[in-house]
Amino acid sequence: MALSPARVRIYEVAQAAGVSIATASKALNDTGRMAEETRQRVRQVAAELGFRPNAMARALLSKRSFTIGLLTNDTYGRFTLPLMAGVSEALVDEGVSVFLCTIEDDPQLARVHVDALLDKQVDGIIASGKRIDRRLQVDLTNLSIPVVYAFTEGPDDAVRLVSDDAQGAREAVQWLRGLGRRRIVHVTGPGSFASVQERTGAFREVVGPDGQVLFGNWSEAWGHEAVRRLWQASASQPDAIFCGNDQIARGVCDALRERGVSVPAEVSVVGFDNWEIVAAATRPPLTTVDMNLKQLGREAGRLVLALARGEAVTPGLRKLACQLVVRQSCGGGVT
Amino acid sequence: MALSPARVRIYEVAQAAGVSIATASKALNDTGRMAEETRQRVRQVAAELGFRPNAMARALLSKRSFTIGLLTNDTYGRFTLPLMAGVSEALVDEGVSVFLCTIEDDPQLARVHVDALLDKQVDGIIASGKRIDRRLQVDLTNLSIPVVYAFTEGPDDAVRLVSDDAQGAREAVQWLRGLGRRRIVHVTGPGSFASVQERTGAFREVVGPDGQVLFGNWSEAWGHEAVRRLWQASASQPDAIFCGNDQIARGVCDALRERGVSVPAEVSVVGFDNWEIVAAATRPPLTTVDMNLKQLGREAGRLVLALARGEAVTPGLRKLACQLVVRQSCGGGVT
DNA sequence: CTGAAAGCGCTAACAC
DNA sequence: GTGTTAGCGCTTTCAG
Repeated sequence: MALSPARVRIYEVAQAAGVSIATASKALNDTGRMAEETRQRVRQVAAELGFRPNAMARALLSKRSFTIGLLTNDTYGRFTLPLMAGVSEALVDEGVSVFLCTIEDDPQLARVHVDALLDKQVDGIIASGKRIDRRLQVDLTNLSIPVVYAFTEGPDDAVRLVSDDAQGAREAVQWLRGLGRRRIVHVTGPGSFASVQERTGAFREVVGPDGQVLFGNWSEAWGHEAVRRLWQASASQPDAIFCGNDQIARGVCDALRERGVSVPAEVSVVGFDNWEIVAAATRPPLTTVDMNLKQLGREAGRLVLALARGEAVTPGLRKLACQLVVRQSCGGGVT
Repeated sequence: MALSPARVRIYEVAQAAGVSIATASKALNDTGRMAEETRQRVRQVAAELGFRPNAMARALLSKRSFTIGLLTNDTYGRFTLPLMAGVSEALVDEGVSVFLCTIEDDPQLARVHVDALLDKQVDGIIASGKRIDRRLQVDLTNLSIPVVYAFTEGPDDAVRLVSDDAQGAREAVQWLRGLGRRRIVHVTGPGSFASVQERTGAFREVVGPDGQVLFGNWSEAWGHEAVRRLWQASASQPDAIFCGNDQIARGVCDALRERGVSVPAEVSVVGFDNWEIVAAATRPPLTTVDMNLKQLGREAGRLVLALARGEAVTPGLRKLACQLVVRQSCGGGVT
C-alpha cells in the first residue's frame, strides 16, 4: 500500500490534474470555490497518486499539529491503559495521534517530557494518574495549550474528569441490600485516599452511619487479615463484605474459603476496579464495580479536542458513572 | 516555567544577541564556525529568553520529526507497558517522543493508525505484540521508514527483538536442580505457542528427554487442574513444578496449599513473567523468570533510532536474556 | 568569521 | 473560477 518511492507532493498532484498548486490545495481541503468538476478531478488524481499531505508543513502553517500528549505517573498501566485506549479511540478518526509519556513521579523527567511535547506543538495535553487526589509533578498551568485532567487532581478552574466513586459504591451496596444482605461491612484501603473517603461515605449513606469500615492497605493480604479480625470478633459476623478494590476482595474470598465460609451462599463479596486478571481469577469470580476508564478516556479526548479547536468548555469537575459488573461472588444476577 | 506569551522565535534571539538569524542558528546547533565568544553569547541569550526551536519547522526541513510510533495489539498492556517504558527511556534524552497506537487485531484500525503515523512523518516504527509468533495485522514492509519488531513476529530480514525464552527456562530449571530437586514437572500453556515450545525444549534439555510436560491454557484454573492430575496419579509426585506463566504458578501454589502440600518445603514452584500483581500476591511469593521487557524496549528504541539516523544495523533475530527473580516459592536464595 | 537569500511543503490572501 | 504571491520558523549554501 504505502510505497516508499519519494512521497508525492501537492505539486505533482497539481501537475497531473493540470491545475495550479493553490487550486489543488483548495480542492483537497474543501475550501475556496471552484467548479465541482475540477475539485473531483483533483481529488481523483490525488487518490491515484497516493498523495498524503505533509503534516509538518501543514502544522507549521496552521499551528495545529493534530497530536496530543498523554501524561501519566501510572507506570503500571492499571489505569492508564484503558484510559489511553479511550482517548485514542476518540481521536483516531479525527486524525490526531497520541504521545504517551510516563513521567513516574520525577519532576525532572516530567519537565523533559512536557518540554518535548511543547516543542512538538501538541494541540493539548491530558494529564492522568493513578490517584484522583494527587497532582502530577509538573506545573501545567499557564501553558498556551489546553489541558484536561483525567483521574488526577488539577486546578479548580480546569477541566477535570474522574469516576464517580460514590455512585459506584452506592450501587454496589444497594445491590447487596437488594440481595437481602443486612450485616454489610466495608473493607478498604488507606483512609488518606480521597476515593476511600468517597466510597466510605456512600457506604454509610446506604447502610447507616454506624456501618462498620475497616481501613488497611490495597493488598490481598489485608483482605485475609480483615476476615481474620471479623471472624475472630465475638459480635455477629457479616453476611456481606464490600471491598475497596479487587485485590482486597480476592484476599477476602480466599480467606473465607479457607475458613469454610461459603461465598456467596453465606457471605456476598463485592470488589472495586474490575481488574480482569484479579476479578476473573477469584473463586468465585468477583462481582465488582467498573470505573469505565475507557469511557473516561473517550470523554477526555473529546474535551481536549474541543478545547484545541477553541470551542468553549465549561471548566470544573465532571464525574462519570461507574457500573456494577455482576459475576458470581454475591449470588443474584445471571445464574 | 513555560510561559504562554507567544513563543520566542530564533529571530528575537538573533536580535537580542545582535547577530543575524543564520549565525544564531549555527550557534545554537553547534554547526558552522564562529568566535566561541559569539556562540556562547547567543546561547546565553537564547536560554534567558527561553527559546525553544519549533520542532515543526525543523522537521519540515530535516525530514526528521523526532517522533516514532509504537504499534501494539496488546490491549491489556501486560507486555506493552514495560516495553513502552523502555523505549521511552531510551529516546527522551534524544528528544524523540513516542506515539502509542493500540491496534487490537483489527486490520482496518491498524491501517488508519499507520497512515496517521506516516502522515506525521514518524522517523520509525516499533511493532510489538503479545505473542512472539504472531504478526500484527498490517503490512509494514516497503515503508520508507525503518521498522523494528519487538516481541512480535516479523519478516526474516527485519530487525527483530525477542526475549530468550529458552535461556530463561533453562535458568529456572537449573535453579531447581541446584536446589536438589530431581522430579521436576513442567506445567505450561498451549503447545501451539512458540514460547511454550521454546521453554519446553529447554526444560527437556536440562532434565532429560523424558521430562514430563503438561500442556493446558494460561490460567490459574489450569494450575489447579494440573496439580489435581499430578497428585491423583499413582506415580511418585514431583518435588518441583516449573510453570509456563505466573498465573499457572499461582494456581499451582494455591492447589498445593489446599492439599496440605507445603511450598517450598515439599515442592518448589517457579513461574514465568514476573507479573508483579500475580507473583507478589502468591503465597508464598513466586520465584519467577523476568523477561526484561523494559530492557527489550530500550534496545528497540536504540535500534530504530540508529536506523532512522541511517546507521547500519545487522538485520535478524536478537534474543535478550531473561533473568530469574528469586522470591520464596522455591526455597533457596535470600531467606 | 558572519549575514543575505533560498527554500522545506503547504495554505491563504489577493489578483487576474 | 483559477493562479500568483507571500509567508509559517527554521537551516544551509554561498558570498562578503
